[in-house]
Amino acid sequence: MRIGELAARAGTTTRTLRYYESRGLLPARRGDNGYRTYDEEDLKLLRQIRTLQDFGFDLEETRPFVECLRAGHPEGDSCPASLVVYRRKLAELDTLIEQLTSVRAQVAAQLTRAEAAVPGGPEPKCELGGHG
Amino acid sequence: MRIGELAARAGTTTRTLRYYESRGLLPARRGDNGYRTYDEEDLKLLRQIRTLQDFGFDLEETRPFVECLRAGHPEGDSCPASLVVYRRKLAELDTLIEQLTSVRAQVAAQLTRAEAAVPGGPEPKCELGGHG
DNA sequence: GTAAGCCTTGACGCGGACGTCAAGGCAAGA
DNA sequence: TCTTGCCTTGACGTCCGCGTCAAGGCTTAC
Repeated sequence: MRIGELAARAGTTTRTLRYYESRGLLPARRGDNGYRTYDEEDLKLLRQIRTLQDFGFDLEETRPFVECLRAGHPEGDSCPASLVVYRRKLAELDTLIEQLTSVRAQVAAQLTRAEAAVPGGPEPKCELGGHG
Repeated sequence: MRIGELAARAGTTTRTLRYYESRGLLPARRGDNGYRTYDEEDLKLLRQIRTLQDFGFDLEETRPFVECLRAGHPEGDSCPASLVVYRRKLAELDTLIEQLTSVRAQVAAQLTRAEAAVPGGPEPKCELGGHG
């Protein structure tokens, strides 16, 4: 399998694959013509990376998962190092969600306060017969 | 008041103030020597910007608030345009918090699943006598 | 042979809010 | 006068995950 096919099968681009290779995350063998060559195993690694990226993991944070798979384990998170990343990410998410929730509350309070003072601002939101 | 003093009083840097000016957000008068000159009103504008920035507002999103103050209103959110930004930001925050919460749940599920399979992974979290 | 469609490397662009020099002007105290 | 410390503009660097050319080589079909 060449780079274009792998990219298509993983729903990404060739540019992305070359970038991963430049980071040492997904190295490729080369054919006689210099073309990159991949196999089904690489597709599995790539899908692991993409899944974590979609979760908002930094590229570096996916490395333990990739190495875990490459070491022969059935899943990318079958290794302690991957679990460490999971736990750290959970903590980060908790902190972030907490902060955002706090900000949301403050902004909501400001909006409520300001709406009461601006003419035409407070859009009438009836408590009766509403759909929200 | 010159740029250094204003920056210090607002807890920011001169670089930041020059950046705001380059964006047309906080223009400055100039003295005979070419130095930027600010007054108490500018400090108020700057504090409004900083507060919103701390909330995660983009710089452009602070513009209506600044213009509102500059128009003579008592608060930056005393104008309809500011309220529009508030509401949009609230919607963004809700979406973001929702997404992050979803991701958090998925990561937590993965962690739980993986911990059950990795030797040394599942740190014993007793249900009895805990403090969590 | 030639056009199309893959592939290669190299390198600059992007977005956002600044940080960090660099080279020089101005002001005030000793 | 000299030093110190403020100020000026200009311009490149940072972070991250790529996007987007550019210039050229390989392969395949016709």
